[in-house]
Amino acid sequence: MSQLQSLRGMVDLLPVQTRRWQAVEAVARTHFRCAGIEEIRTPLLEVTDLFARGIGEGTDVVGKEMYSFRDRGDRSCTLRPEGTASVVRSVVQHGLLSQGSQKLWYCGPMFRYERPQAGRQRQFHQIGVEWLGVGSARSDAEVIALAWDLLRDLGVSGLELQINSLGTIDDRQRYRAELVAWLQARADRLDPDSQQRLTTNPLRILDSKNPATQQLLAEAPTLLDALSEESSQRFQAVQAYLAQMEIPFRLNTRLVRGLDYYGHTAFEITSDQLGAQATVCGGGRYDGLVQQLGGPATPAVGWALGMERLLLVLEAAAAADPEGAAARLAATRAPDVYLVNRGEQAEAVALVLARQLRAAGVCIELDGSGSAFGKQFKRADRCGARWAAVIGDEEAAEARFLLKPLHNKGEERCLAMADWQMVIDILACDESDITTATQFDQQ
RNA sequence: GCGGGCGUCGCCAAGUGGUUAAGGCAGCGGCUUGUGGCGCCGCUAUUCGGGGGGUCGAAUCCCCUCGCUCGCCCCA
Repeated sequence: MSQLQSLRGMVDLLPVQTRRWQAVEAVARTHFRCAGIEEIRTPLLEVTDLFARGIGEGTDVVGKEMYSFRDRGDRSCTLRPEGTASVVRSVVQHGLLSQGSQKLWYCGPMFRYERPQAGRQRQFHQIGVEWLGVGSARSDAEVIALAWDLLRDLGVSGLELQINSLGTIDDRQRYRAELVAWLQARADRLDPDSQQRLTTNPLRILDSKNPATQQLLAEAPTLLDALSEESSQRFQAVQAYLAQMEIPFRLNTRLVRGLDYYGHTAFEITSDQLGAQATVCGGGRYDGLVQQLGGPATPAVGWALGMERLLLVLEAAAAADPEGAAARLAATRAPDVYLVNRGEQAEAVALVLARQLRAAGVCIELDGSGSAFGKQFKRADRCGARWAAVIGDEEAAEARFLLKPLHNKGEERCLAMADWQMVIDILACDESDITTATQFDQQ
C-alpha cells in the first residue's frame, strides 16, 4: 500500500464518531461544572523525566511504551502517556496549591507505543479528574461517584465498580514480602510470566490472566489482610460512603494497577461489552506524587476514563436499546431548512439569505450544485430537512422566496426577502413536530 | 516484542485456476431544462493491499513485504 495513511494505532474520528464524542464531552462538562471542577489543559509534550519520576521507572508504561525523542535542543521529550503527572507538574509549577485545594479535570490525547487491539490504540483519549489537596476517605467516594454517575447518565449499563486498598507504602512492603515468600514456595505452579514477575514486580502477579495462576492465588494471602489498622479503617469508611450513596461495588483484592504512584483506594470500572481490555475508567489515591514531583506534601485522588472504550460501550448500549440515552446521544439533527437555488442572481441572493438565517440560529443547508430544481429537491428530501426554501430567477428578481414544508403539514408560503425573520417564527410553530433521527451507523 | 485470523470499488460483498471480476448501498446523470419522497434506465474496479515466482492461463497456488484485526504482555 503506497497510499498515504495514518500511522498504526492513530485513528481518524469521522463525523459519525465526532458526533458522539461531542455529546459525551458535553455531558461530562455539565457534570464537572455541577461538581465545581475546573478544566486544565497541559502540553502534550513534556520532559521525559516527569513521567519517569512520576509514573515509576519500573513500570511498563515508562519502560517500553513511551513515545520519546530528542528535540533540536537535545532535550529528551515524551508525548504524554497519561494525564496525572502533567497536571501535578502544572499545579506545582504555578503554585496553585497555595490557593487551597484544586479540583481539576482534563481531556485529550495520550500516547503509548503498544500493539493496537480492541479498545487500545497508540493515540487514545482520556477524560480525567484530579483532586489535589483533599485527603479524606469521603473524597475518594465522592470522586468515584462522579465517574459512576457520569457513566450512568450517558446511558451505559453492564458496568462493574471494583475497589481495593493498596494501603500505605509500609503496608505494601510488608505484604510484598509475605506474598513473595508464599509464592516462592509454590513457584513451580506459576506460569512463566508470573515467575518472572516474582522478582520484578510481584504484586502484578495478582491480576495475571492465567487461570492456573488465578486458582493458586485464591489461597494466597491478600493485601487487604495485610493492611494496618489505620489503612483498613480508612478503606472501611470509603466503602461505607459508597454504600450510603447506593453505588454497588465489588471488593477485588487482586486489583493492583500498574502505575507506581497509587496507594490506599484504587478502583476500576469495567464493562462486559469490551474485549480483553475491559477497564473503562481507572483511578485511585496518590498521596505521594505531588511531593515526589517537587511540590508540598499533598494528598490527591483522581481517575481517568478511556474515551475510545467508553464509546465502544456506548455503541453497544445504543444497539441494544435504540430508545435509550446512549442512542439519543448519537441523534443527528437534520438542517431546519434546505435552500434550493438556481440561476446566477438567485445563487447570490441565496447566499445572503442563508447567512442571515444562520446568524439567527437557523440551520441551513445551501445547495451549491446549481443543478436542476428536481435534483435539489431530491437532496433536500434525503437530508431530512423539514423545510425547503426556494429561490430561482423569478424570486430573485422580485426579492422574495418560497418556503415549503417537505414532510410535515403546513402551507407553502411566499415571503418577501425583507421578511426573512418570519422563517424563525414559522419554524418555531413547527417545533412540536420534531422527529429526531436516531441512526447509529456501524463503524 | 510474541502468537492467531484477514486484506476484491467510498461502504457491504460474490468469486477458491480458464474468454469481458456478480450483486447491494452510497454517489453522479437521465426519464422529469422551476419543485422532492416511489419507480425505472444508465454511469462508476483494465483490476483483486504491494512486490516477486511458478503456470499456456491466477483475484484464486508459492515466497516476501505492508496493512488491518483479535489475543498475550500492560493499561484507559
